[in-house]
Amino acid sequence: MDAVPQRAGRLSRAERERHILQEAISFFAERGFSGQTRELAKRIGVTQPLLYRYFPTKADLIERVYEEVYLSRWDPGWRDLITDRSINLRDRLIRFYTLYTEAIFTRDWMRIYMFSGLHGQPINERYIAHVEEHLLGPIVAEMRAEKGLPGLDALPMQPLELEIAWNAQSGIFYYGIRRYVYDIDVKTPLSEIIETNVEVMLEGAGAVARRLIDEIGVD
Amino acid sequence: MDAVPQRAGRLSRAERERHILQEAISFFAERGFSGQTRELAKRIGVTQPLLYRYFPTKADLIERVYEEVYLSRWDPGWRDLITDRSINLRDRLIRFYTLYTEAIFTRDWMRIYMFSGLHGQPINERYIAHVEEHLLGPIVAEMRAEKGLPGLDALPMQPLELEIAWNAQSGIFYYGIRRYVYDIDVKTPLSEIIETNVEVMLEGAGAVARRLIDEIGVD
DNA sequence: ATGATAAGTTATCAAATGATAAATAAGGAG
DNA sequence: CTCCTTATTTATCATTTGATAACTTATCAT
Repeated sequence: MDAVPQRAGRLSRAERERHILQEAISFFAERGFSGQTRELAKRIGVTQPLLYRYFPTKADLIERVYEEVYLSRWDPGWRDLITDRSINLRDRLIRFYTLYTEAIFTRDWMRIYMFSGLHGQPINERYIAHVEEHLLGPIVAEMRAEKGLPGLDALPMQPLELEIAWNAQSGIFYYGIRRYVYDIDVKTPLSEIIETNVEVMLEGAGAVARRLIDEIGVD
Repeated sequence: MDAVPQRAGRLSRAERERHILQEAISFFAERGFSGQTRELAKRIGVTQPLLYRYFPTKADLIERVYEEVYLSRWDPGWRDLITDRSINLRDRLIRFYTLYTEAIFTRDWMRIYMFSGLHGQPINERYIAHVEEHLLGPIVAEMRAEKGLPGLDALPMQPLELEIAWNAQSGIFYYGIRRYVYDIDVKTPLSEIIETNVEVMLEGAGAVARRLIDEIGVD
């Protein structure tokens, strides 16, 4: 009647490593990084010391979890999409945010992001800097181009411009937190949130454009 | 030369309890709830077993931290302000969010909120329900009144209406996360964020009003 | 088959950690 | 000053937990 302790099937080194990493992501996403290696091992269906045959320390495993979550889901194509002027800006941004949220709006990703942020992990800061550089920067540049304003090389990004981009990013992101981290039954579909935020951003861009033209003069 | 172990001054029971609780809030806000009692005690300048003379278990201490953070900072006056029709709605909402953020935009509050949310603490869910009931609900009711629509008792709150209120709440809240949890040097002052979000909310209210009138007919 | 290679397990350690009991000492009442 | 109360400390326990070493077993090449 008792559960007979099963021996884990034998996998190749690469397969087992991938398996452990995959489970570790959802495990730490759930329990936080203070989750215990024994519980993780049990969940994988493997003994706890086996983890140490693949990752020297728990900290190393966590490091790999970060890499997997942050790096492997980043698509360099996002930037190309943002700057693709054959599509009008509104549609471009909506498409971008649709793809972006498809990549990061999972319980695992969102929770790991929050945990790592709270723990002051440098990787989190780096991620935010990356977002500013490769996503928000280009978005600001495109909003400038839309209004016939000088490029970022000619006139550095103004705080308010970045803020407008951050505002849309935030609106969309917090929707993800409510839905995927807090499990709130949000009624509005994501598409509507994205559309609203993009539209507000573009309106904001208009206001900023007027202000910039007043301040610096553009012909 | 070595640091001589100091004996903690002797305080009254009430004073010491308050002191411990206060330090526990900022300690757990920083380290998360897996922070260790020994480190907390050291920070307070007291021995670790003393904590157990005031709080039976670590879990009890954490429970008290929640209460202190969530309950003691809630001001019932917020609701009165929201429903005070002697002030126009825009100003009322701006004033409310100014007061609200003055209460919760601290590193301690924001981080405890995030940690407790990630740990699936029921108190977090209760807090969100409380916000919906006592803040967002009234806000929706006021937006209705503004447009001459029936009250919430006559026509139940529509998902989209709640969503519009949530959207402003989110925009403001995520600003707090960036600033107080992630320590990002956000350039825009809070007042501007509040104004923007309130204005977008009121615009959204207009759109919802038109839709409601079409659907149900109001005279 | 057989032996080598490597995946996986069992047994165990040492430090960390929540919690308890007994001892100490500070302050106040008489 | 003395005694009593109680805030605080010292010493210690039992688990938990990350990590290691030695042992076992599955797979594959010859």
